[in-house]
Amino acid sequence: MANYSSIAVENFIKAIYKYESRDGADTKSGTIATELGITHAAATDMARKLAAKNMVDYEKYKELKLTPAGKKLAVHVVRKHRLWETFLHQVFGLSMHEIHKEAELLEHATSDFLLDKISEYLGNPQFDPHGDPIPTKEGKVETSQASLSMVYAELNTSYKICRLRSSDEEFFDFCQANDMRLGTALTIKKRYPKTRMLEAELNHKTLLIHYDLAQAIHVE
Amino acid sequence: MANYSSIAVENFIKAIYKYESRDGADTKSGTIATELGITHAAATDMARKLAAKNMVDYEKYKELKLTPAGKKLAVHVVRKHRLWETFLHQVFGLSMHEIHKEAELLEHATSDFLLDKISEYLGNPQFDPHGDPIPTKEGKVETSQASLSMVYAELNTSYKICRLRSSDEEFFDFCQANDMRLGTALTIKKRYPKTRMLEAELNHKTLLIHYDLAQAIHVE
DNA sequence: ATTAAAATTTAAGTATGCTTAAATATGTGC
DNA sequence: GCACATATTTAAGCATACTTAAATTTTAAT
Ligand SMILES: [Mn+2]
Ligand SMILES: [Mn+2]
Ligand SMILES: [Mn+2]
Ligand SMILES: [Mn+2]
Repeated sequence: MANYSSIAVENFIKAIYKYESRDGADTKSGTIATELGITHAAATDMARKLAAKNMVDYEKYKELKLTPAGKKLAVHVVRKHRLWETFLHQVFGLSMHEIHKEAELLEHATSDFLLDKISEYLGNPQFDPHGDPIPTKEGKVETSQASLSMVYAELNTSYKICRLRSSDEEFFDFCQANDMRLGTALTIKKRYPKTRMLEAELNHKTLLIHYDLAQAIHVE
Repeated sequence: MANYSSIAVENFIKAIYKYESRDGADTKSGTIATELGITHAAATDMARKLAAKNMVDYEKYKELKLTPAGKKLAVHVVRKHRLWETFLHQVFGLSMHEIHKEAELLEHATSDFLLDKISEYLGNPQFDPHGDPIPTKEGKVETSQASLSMVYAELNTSYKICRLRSSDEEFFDFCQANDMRLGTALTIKKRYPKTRMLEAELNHKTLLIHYDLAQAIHVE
């Protein structure tokens, strides 16, 4: 009972981790509830249970914070998730929008033993197909990457795409149609804040991209 | 709610299927309980729930029987199980005793979409590494195989090993040490019923094999 | 500083999948 | 056919992970 975590717990901890390691960093129970598609009441409930298990620091009405034990679990599940995404993409040729959903299930059904085999088979990759770092077996996560969403990038500066953070089919349709991949060079030419659009130049073309979509495109 | 089955339900249905398709064919609730490592009370409980869902025919004190819907689910989960075993063995080189435990988890975390990819990748194999038939996508299972446990094989008749039905490490150690694989020829020379041993000749050697171990070795 | 809106927690209840203990039915030996 | 051992079911209860509805706190607007 001490060592095993349920699927619900793994997903909950992972959701906190996701929002903790973000610019906005909003880890209120409501955010987590929305992320997981459960009610606020259920999220509060789980937060208290995980606080009792020393996985989460919880004070009423405050943001949820992972304890070292919680963070360790989160990173471990993220490692499983990203290794599966890499595997599904490389070995079965699943497309970028398909891998996330499958990895979301497989991450909870993978022993540490099997995880090692997957990692070895892939040559211990450091990044998943989205460009996100794969935590090491020891739990280290590449944080040096000074990536930022292209929404916040400087004008008239040459960048390269380093992450495509989405699991939406339409998003990747758009990327493919415009030859936007990891490594593709681009420059932001102009911003239209009212309509929330950016004018970007890439592959000798000019594109108008809405902030909502640009959000998922990280550059460095 | 109609279409999704929990892990507990999938394992329960699969356990009934396993014992239904056996010589002894004992599918009393106690047998299933022991197979799954739960109490008899829990098994009875589940049997009644599944009867309400039309997956199992259940009459008090009688054997559990799968309905067509139950059998369909069982075969589908078995397909997932055996494809994963095949995949783990062929792609990651997991040994015979390791594949079962991993497949037992992965079978519940695999979409039909992913299952197709796995099957395709392997060239739609018909048998898993144990020699058990892999049900087709349409739910057909190769039943023609006139295999029987070597315990019941005739004396002085040449057979070939067609199944090695175990997930025990020692069992496969023994098999490997004596070059017993799928396809290996053997002849039963003598039976010692009191000590429950068989004398078998294979690979120009004579072996004394206990019934308990021989049970898992099927020949044809 | 009030007050209304929004977010969060509490309370009560449900479904699932288990447990232990007691009651009941089945089956075997004689 | 009876009695006892064995198997199965019933009953009561528990943990997990949710729900809806009501109460409470925070926050943001005026
Ligand atoms: Mn993902
Ligand atoms: Mn998940
Ligand atoms: Mn198996
Ligand atoms: Mn299983």
